[in-house]
Amino acid sequence: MAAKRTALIELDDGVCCAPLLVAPLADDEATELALVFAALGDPVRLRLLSLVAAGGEVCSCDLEAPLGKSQPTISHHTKVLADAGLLTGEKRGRWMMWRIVPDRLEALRAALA
Amino acid sequence: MAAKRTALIELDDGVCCAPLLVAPLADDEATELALVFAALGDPVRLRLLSLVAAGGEVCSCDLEAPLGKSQPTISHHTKVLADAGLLTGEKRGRWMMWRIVPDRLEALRAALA
DNA sequence: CCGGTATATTGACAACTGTCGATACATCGA
DNA sequence: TCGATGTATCGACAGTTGTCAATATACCGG
Repeated sequence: MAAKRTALIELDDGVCCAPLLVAPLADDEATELALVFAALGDPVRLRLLSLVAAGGEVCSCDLEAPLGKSQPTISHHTKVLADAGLLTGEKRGRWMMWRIVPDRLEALRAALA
Repeated sequence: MAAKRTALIELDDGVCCAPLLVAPLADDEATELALVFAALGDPVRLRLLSLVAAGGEVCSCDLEAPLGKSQPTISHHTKVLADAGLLTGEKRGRWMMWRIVPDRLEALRAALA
């Protein structure tokens, strides 16, 4: 039998969903998606994300000054974004290097279609 | 002189921003964008949005049952979504009819590019 | 004008969140 | 090994948020 016609958006834990405007979301789909949008629902995290995007690869210590937040706060926000799958981090020596996850953003764009 | 090359995303209050990944966001841009994403950062609101999208035009009273929430709660969520510009409401007699604002969703998609 | 109905607002409360200081952990250079 | 540095975690606290019962407001039919 043929696969579903509408492209499904891949979320964490193997949960998928059709684009927002195509079919009503199920409970777990909505919960999963909301987690990602909630991660974007904070000005500091949005600016953090755009800083990492602009730099390509940015270490945590280089985010404190431009964002004007303490080190624990930066660490908190990077964790939230990483948990949402929007950021990926690699520890290099003492430094934690962060990069954008383009596929994740693209999945979000698809979910808004 | 030529206009800016990158398309700007239109937000409330005449605030605009370049796509997230193109240039670091300014403070007010981030605050404005975060408000919209925060509106999407709740499972009930995401399901509400998808219900309205599926129905084309849906009245508040038809949302209580499928969402399993009280009438004041539905009213609260529609207000949050409307404030974020994602939903537009028109009072018809006793009923409040809600519709999606496609341009707003498209602007969000553009901001994620 | 009155009773019924759809919606908005208010007040209250528990749960969550953003923030920072203090502290612990990890890694490097000397 | 030791001190310095970058990061994560913990504890605390103020502010925000999702929820509902109660109430107020708006609108319709008779």
